[in-house]
Amino acid sequence: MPIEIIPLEPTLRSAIQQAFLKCYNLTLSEAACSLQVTRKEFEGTFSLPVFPFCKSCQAQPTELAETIGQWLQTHTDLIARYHVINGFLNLVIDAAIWMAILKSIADNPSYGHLPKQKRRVVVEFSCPNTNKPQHLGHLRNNFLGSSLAAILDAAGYTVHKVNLINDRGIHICKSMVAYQQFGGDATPASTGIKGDHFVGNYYVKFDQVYKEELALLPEGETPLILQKAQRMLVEWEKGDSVVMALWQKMNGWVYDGFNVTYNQLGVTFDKTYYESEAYLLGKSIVEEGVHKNIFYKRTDGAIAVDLEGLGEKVLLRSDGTAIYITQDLGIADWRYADYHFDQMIYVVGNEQTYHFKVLFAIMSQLGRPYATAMHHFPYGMVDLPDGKMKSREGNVVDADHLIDEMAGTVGNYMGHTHKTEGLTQEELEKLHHTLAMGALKFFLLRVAPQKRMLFNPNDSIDFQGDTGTFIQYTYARICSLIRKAQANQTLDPPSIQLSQLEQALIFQLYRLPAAIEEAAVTYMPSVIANYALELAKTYNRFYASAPILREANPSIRAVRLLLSVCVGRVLKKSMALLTIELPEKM
RNA sequence: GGUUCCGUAGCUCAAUGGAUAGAGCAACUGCCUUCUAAGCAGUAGGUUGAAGGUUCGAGUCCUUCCGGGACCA
Repeated sequence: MPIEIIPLEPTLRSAIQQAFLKCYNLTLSEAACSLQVTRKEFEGTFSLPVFPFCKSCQAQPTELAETIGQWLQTHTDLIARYHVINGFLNLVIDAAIWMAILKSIADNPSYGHLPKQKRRVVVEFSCPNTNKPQHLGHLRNNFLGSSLAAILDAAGYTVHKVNLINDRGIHICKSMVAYQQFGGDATPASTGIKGDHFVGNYYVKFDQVYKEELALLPEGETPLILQKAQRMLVEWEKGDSVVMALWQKMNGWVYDGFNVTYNQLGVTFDKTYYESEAYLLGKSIVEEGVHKNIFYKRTDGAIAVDLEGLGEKVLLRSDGTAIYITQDLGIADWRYADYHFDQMIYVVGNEQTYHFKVLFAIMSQLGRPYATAMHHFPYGMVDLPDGKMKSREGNVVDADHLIDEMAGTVGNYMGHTHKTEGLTQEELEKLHHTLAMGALKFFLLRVAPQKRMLFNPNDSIDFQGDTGTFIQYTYARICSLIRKAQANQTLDPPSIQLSQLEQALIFQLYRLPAAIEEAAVTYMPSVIANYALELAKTYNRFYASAPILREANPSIRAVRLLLSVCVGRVLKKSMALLTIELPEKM
């Protein structure tokens, strides 16, 4: 049974409430005594700004802080000292407490996993189209989704990761038409091109031809190649055998390509849905809406819904074919039947905010009980210096290419060091990949999700400074220490006088559950990224300034080693929440 | 036109309404005979887009405007 970790904030808060009651006869709500982390230029761990209480206590800030500080020091054993500066009461936690916290963290193998809650969450992400390979923007989505799922899991929820493949629709028909027209009998195997790239090339080809034809046509006329695609969509929905065969063949190529990429990314799903399997269900929900008089048929034959404030929204084209939202209606019902979720999170770019408002409004009008459980988690685009990435125009940062390029950069760097001697070629390649993915994932995850990101292909992603590599490096150094430590080195050291830096490190270890909690409620993996970065920075400062294995005093040596072990474990845990692997050597 | 997100150092980003707004990159100085220098220590870099307002206290909340993106028309 692991030792209970002392809950510092709640204990302090109730002590402060008591202090105000005893000293000023003032009853404070728990929320009112909000503790903050002391700025690092002052001594202390937690600070209480006393300004808000001055009026009710009829006291000057300094006098008030002094009184409360005095009371806390004499009536609790958490506080060693206190300082009153500029109306802030800075509380210094007793060093013995830190020692106890370190031991309880070391003793708790599942540290960083919050208590299990009865809450079932479905996270939908990735959701690629089967007409093009994935680019940097898709990577942000994949990583945000995977990371969010890991964070919610650590926060105690039951999490299901699902993918939804956009495998049908007019855009898919476009690459099919282009292949029919220009592909001959070329295949990914015959050309040596990865399947998703192979199909993506025909999507680009379609757009070229479309634009050429459009330029030659009078205003308002539809290019022949687009007419073909539109006809093909109708034939597809009828189940035409030639069209279906082509569709299955081309999608198969794309899935082969996707699997390679997902493997590289380390992205997995509990279930994959296909829009082709849901659009009929979607259409039946449209019928249901018409029956209930929530939807109506327009004069042009399209089915639409009038959503107050959101305008009119078409749900089924006049030719009867399904559109994006038709499928989403079906998928929503299907998924609820599968999981009976308490919360459904759609990880989709912020360009679709309106789409999801519409979807949720419709589900609510249809009286679905889970409508209020659905949430859109919008994130910003990854833009290039000259604007948005557009697959059909070919100006994208291709995911596969970027990963290869980064692994190559790592490989070149490695050529100049000798730290990885003894690794086999296979292990070395795995290490290059781990480092490349670490840098890439961290680069995309450390930024607040709602922010749009700019990526300049000319500036490569860094491996130095505030990067995933920095954290991986810190971890590798800790592993090296542990390898070199004497086998008889105890990990149950006696209590010693801890330095400022050691106390600060323990405090940061102690903050892990709070960071997970915050990341989980705000849906922000960046909270974890920044937490891990700060921890690694503090540790590196400690590592540079204090001898660990070289320390002569065995008690101090043991404490420092234990501290290193704990930092390593917490770094590993935090990075796992970002789906980043840490190598033991680099 | 409407809705919405964003605007912080040259660049990329931090900062639960709290103290002198912090990091990294790039630039410049130091530190490898010692636990991994992908590191550490330091110098320099700011009217937080602008103006009002709320507050003991605003980068953060409210209003208006400016700039950028996205979406709906």
